[in-house]
Amino acid sequence: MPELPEVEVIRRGLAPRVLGRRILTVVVGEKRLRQESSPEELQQWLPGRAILEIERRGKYLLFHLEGGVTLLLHLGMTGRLLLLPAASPTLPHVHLIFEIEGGLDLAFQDVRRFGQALVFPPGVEPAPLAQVGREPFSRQVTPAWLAGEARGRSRALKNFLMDGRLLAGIGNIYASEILFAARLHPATPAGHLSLADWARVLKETRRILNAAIAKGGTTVADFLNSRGETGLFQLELMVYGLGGEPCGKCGRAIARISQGGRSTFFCPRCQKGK
DNA sequence: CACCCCACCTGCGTGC
DNA sequence: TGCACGCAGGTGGGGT
Repeated sequence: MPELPEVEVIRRGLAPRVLGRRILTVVVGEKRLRQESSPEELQQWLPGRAILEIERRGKYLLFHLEGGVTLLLHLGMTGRLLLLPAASPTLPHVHLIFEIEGGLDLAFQDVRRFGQALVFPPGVEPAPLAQVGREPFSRQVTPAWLAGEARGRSRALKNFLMDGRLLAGIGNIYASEILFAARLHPATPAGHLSLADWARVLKETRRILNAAIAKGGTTVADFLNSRGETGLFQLELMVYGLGGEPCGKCGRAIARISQGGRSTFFCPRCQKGK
């Protein structure tokens, strides 16, 4: 499900409704997420602490709690964070419920259980963050930095863009969309791009991520925001999921290939390189 | 290192 | 109707 825009939409939806409120209790479900702190750790560190800040790093959400405790959540492919009235009817595939002061339940629902829910005591840096690269909107990210990271790399541009250890938050949908907008073939070796190419990639990355956030994210199957609403950016997709359809710019059939075990969509006429 | 593939899960659509 | 197969917004471990 969620790439950077979807996670940011969730963060923005959640923050005004939970900041300053305490987590009262944690209800732990039967099945565990792929990475989940033990029930004992969750019970030890969360109840009674107010939520001071919700931060996004790449596709991770960090709940900074009173006393320096951090709750890290990752939604994997199908994760949702739904803010519901307390004691709402039980939904399927809800693996964690954080009861929030003021009559709210924050439910972590995740059909495939690829998500993560980890607590970190005061002073302990959340381990997954060590692998998270730079934020696409950071001033640390420039065309020259991208070109430097790509120098000598043979891997396909699309796989390079999706490497969260370099640039954080770009997943399978937005990688295809960004490369269509930048008019670059997804199979181009990353090291072959010019500085001007990287400038275009960066500009389109920021434009598309911002537009997707403004539209409430992309719902192709599962994504819902914290109020249970779908996004709207799927209406603006130019290539993702549109294999065989005519390109919106030139009319040629959009192609679908497999890269790194994931589907890539692109226009064979509009996107050059390779 | 850089790169590739597969595992981790469940559900849904398609084709026989 | 039933079943087998392929595919799905991500990450990370292991192999080459």
